[in-house]
Amino acid sequence: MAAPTSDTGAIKQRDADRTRAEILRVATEEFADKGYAGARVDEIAARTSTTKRMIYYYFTGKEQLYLAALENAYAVIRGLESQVDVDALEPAEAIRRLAELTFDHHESHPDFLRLVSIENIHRAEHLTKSELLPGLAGPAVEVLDGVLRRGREAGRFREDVDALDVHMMISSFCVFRTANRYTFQAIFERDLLDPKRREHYRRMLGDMVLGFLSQD
Amino acid sequence: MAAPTSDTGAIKQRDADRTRAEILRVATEEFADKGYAGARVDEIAARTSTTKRMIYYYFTGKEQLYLAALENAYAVIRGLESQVDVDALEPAEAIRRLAELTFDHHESHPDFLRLVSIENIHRAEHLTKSELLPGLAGPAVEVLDGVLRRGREAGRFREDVDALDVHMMISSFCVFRTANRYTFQAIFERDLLDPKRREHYRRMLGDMVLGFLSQD
DNA sequence: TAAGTAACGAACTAGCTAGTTAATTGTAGG
DNA sequence: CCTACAATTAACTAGCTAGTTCGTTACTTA
Repeated sequence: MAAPTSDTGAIKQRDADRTRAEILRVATEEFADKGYAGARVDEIAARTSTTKRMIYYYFTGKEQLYLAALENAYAVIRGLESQVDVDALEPAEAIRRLAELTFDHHESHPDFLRLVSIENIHRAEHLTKSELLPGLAGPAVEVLDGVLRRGREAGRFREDVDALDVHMMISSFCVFRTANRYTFQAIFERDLLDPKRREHYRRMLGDMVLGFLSQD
Repeated sequence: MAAPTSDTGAIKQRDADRTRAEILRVATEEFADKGYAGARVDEIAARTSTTKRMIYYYFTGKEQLYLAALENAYAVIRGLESQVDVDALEPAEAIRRLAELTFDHHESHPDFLRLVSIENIHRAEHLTKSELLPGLAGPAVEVLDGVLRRGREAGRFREDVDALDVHMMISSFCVFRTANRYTFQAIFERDLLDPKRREHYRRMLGDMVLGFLSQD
């Protein structure tokens, strides 16, 4: 059952999981870097300790490999998101916490964001085929929904928006900051990811969402 | 001087400007649709009433053609933006007007947004080479800057943000809504561009920016 | 220990793709 | 009219790229 992962030293061991994982890791980088059409299967193979044949052995084709990389990236993010507990916080603080969590995630996972951008260029045609898509909406929205309800019941949040609206608002800010950083910097000569400005934008995001929610 | 644009009917006339413009139009669609690497010079040529050789005749190469399309798209948007006059409005109303203008522009120019996304995937390497880049920051920021100053002087806007911050905030929302529409819809089953929700989001954007600015 | 199977590697191929060559035609100025 | 040049066309090519073929090597199990 258990794969013989432990290596005996210099001798090349066989390890399916390891090979598969390595291909996936390199593929994620390559696709995130060059886009689907720009990525080269040969290049992915070259940056791997294995060969191109293995890519087809484990993933059957470029498109399936791309989808696997995309799904894997979503799985990683989702894994992080599911470890949230904001029930102890009062609504406003909970919202700020959730926003900052998104802020941090996006900043520390640029490859994920790049893959999402790329997938949007393709009008989500691959993601739509994914089998893990249904579970993707995930906890983020449910948690947010609970907090919003509490806030509304306490008479502190406006009534005319739902969890998806707020999620969209938070994502917008975080996604733009990292995904559109390059053209923004080229045009306005400001690096949105400059560490010196990080706290400024993090607070700005929270203020923005709460300023909006507590209106009316 | 004047090109013989008027056509005599069925006979094929020569017209450099027209040919160039047609290539650029089709190229913009193709690049926006498939990305830089995914776009095919042969395909662009095929969808034109001219031939591939003409693409090289007028644009010298795929990369220069892409840059021309990108620059042209920016020029169009900038042309629209420069026709703004919000000096007559009070600060809050002016901000809302500017936000709605961006909202409308982005919604009605999806190709532009797609090109921007694509250019960000490429880390703005082409845009950086562009000669019209310096003039691109343009009026949008200056106008915004004036409004913010007026608002601050009237004691109605917070002091700790500048025009670029607010511009970023507005762009975030508008860009996300159109550029990330596909993955958002795939995951959450909500079409951010559904006409039924248009007014909701348009008002939401204004409320968000003003709610933020009038805090503190 | 023999046989079967999973994991691996190198070389190959058919089709595509950006870019080119070279010849042709319309048009303006003399 | 006719000459020079701008605009246009069709066919070609060198190099690339996803996907394959076929054979080899380690590991498992009966």
